[in-house]
Amino acid sequence: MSLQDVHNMAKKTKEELDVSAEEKIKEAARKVFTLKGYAATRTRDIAEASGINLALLNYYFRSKEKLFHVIMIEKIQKLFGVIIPIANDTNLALEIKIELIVTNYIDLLLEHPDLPLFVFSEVRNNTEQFIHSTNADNLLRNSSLIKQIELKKPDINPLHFLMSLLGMVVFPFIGKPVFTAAGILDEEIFQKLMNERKALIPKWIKSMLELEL
Amino acid sequence: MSLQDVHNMAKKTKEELDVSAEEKIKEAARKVFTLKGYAATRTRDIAEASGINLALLNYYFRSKEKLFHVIMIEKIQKLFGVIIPIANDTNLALEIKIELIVTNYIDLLLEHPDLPLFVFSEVRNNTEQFIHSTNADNLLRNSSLIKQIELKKPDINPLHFLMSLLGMVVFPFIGKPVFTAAGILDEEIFQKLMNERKALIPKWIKSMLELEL
DNA sequence: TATTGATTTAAACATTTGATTAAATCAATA
DNA sequence: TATTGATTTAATCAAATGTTTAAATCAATA
Repeated sequence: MSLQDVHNMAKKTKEELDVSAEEKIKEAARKVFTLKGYAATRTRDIAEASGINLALLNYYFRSKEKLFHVIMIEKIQKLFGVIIPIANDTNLALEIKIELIVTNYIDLLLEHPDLPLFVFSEVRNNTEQFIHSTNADNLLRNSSLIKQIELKKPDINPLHFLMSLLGMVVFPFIGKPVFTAAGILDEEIFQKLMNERKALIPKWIKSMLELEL
Repeated sequence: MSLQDVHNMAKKTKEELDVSAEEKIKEAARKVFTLKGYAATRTRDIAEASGINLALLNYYFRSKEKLFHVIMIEKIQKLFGVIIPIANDTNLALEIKIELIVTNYIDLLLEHPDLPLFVFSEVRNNTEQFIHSTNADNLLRNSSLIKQIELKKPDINPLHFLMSLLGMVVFPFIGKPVFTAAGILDEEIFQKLMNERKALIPKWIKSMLELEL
């Protein structure tokens, strides 16, 4: 039985109506970790941002690393959660899947613009720790989506299309800080572009799948 | 006159044949910063990796932050240096430019696979510091490349095509650690795919530019 | 050889930071 | 009201880390 369980058992007190202390800490941790990355985040930052003191943070989560791990797993699942259920749905036509994935992904990322850059760079810095924590391996490799693409274009590795789709959807969010800093983009244009891309990318991907090379 | 200048003036001694101490430090800094990011890098790591002692590192570069800044400017210029000269060449046809950018970029990134993730995430963590240090603003916005795209497809914002091209080229390198950790990719497949993409992406982009929506 | 500047060695400094502790306080409840 | 568990307060610890210092050593040169 974990410390959290102990607390949850007794959590019938004042904060049952509003958010529990544990959740306040997690919410602050999501914010600060995502903003600054693991190494640059101080537990004191999180405590301050959550409005809860440092002692309790360590009491609930034992260590900065354990708290980070909890948040990371959430974030990884959020990042893959959009694509996997759709990719594995055997009742949807390829064209519909592409549209769904693109639209849902862009909507998710418009709400959480720094999700991809956070996950990609933190996983890179600690690869071993998160191996297979995505559950994306077989769920993607043997997905119905991959099979549908293979059927349509047997001569090209289907990963090409997956990477292109994800690249066109996700890359703008990753490059945004740089492009913004470089003066190429501003927030207003960015929003407009990403909404346009919900319609453009599926058309582009479909045409790539039709293309005879 | 900076400290570096003082040293360079007197640098007619033993290390004129092999690499100077300053360069050894920078080389180690490139490696360690790129691998672990700014916050997770300790100056002691860099000193150790360079085979040169900590005191001299601070003597040459004054501080971790100043050393980092030197490296970052290099990296940013490397990342944009491939695309800007080609984009601004007024003697090249659009089709040729697309092929050149894709091929050169993939070759660069095969040599420096973690360049994009490093630059994007560090710029994000310290946006203010690197604003306009790319010199990419007008060089990209008013580039001949952008004008050529506008001419070909006046109804769509040319940034769409730039983002798609960069996304298809760069994203695989950013996602690689995650896909590898998830078991979707391995190094061998990755290399093969990226070499195939040198031919595929230009064809795809051209077909996107032809497409009537 | 004597000098000069580059580099090393070893130590120390101040600060930051993750983590812990013990006592006090607060809120709910039996 | 007395009890119980959640939370705060305030202080402290130990380790890590950026930076500095002074003296010693080394390599080239005049």
